[in-house]
Amino acid sequence: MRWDSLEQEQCSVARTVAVIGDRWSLLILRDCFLRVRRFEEFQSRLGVTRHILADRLKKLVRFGVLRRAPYQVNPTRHEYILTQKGLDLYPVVMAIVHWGDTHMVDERGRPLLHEHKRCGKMFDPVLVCSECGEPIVAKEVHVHAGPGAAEGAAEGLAAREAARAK
Amino acid sequence: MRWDSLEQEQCSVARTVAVIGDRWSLLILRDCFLRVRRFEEFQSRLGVTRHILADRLKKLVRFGVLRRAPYQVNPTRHEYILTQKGLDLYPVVMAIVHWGDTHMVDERGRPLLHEHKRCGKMFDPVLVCSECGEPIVAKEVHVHAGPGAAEGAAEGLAAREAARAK
DNA sequence: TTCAATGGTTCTATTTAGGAACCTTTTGGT
DNA sequence: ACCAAAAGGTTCCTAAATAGAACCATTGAA
Repeated sequence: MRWDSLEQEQCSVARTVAVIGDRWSLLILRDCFLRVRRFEEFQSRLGVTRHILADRLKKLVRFGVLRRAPYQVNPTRHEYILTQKGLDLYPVVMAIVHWGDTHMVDERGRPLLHEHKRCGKMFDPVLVCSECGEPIVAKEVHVHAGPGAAEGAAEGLAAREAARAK
Repeated sequence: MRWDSLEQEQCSVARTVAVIGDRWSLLILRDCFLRVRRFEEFQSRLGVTRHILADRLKKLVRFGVLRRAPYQVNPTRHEYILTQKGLDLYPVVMAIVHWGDTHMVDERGRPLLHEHKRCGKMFDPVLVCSECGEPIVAKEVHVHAGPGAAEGAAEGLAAREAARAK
């Protein structure tokens, strides 16, 4: 499967993976949320080759996750800044951080702590239901075909649910 | 950077990316949460080559995200089932789905809807603070070095914060 | 005049992925 | 007894992506 066919899939995961589903894009985004903005700083922090960094930054700009803004002229220099679409990836990044903190840390413990300025406390991110506010676990979620579902998708889901139930 | 050096980084994002940071692993996980369990079914749904699928399933088992359980003998056949560590990736997958639903859908709308069995309503996932329960946005979070921080990491953060403030 | 800083691009060698064929075990049909 | 099919891979060869290093352009400072 080509990368460019990924973004044409009907699945929201596949389309998001087309944007952030490679090794470097997610690490670049992590750094963006840590206020990194310039080519050289990404490059030295990440250890990625300049070639690939240039390519990924272009891709993130093309998808509207970052915008390239000049911060000086003579010579013109740009920095890469999160758009609102990019800022909206924060839950994804935080969910990844939290899973890593929970399941992948070594004996020294987590590398970063997060303070919620609003309440002043160190926190963990929790995913809750927009309707009832309770934390969401996989087993309490039921999937339905939506308006953009592919033909046959609903049937496939139903068949698998039935098979599992019997 | 090799994949195997990624999982040795001190950053939780980098370590998580070592597990799920490629095109296929995330799509395999999506299917796991849709109750897909068998090699052939992953293969036909994803369109991934059998070679790569075998490799990714092995990797996910090695990291403890999936376990390989026999479901018949003569001949022995296995299926791949999410462990608790794997189930804990649900917030990551849901955050990705939600971002895709918000920013990457075409005119037909989102492909799947999610019902929270507990409250019976269709919902969106929301990331909230574990301490005060308010939704988390990037600008209201302040980062501190944790016990597992690399030498110099705190200084780097402080320098960037200072540069941004002036 | 030459150097350094920033932000890239270009080159080749390696690694990874894609595509197709093949293998193994066992059941089921003829 | 023989052949095909199903499930779950493995092996092979080719194509694409990545790493690593060198190079280029613009400008200001020494």
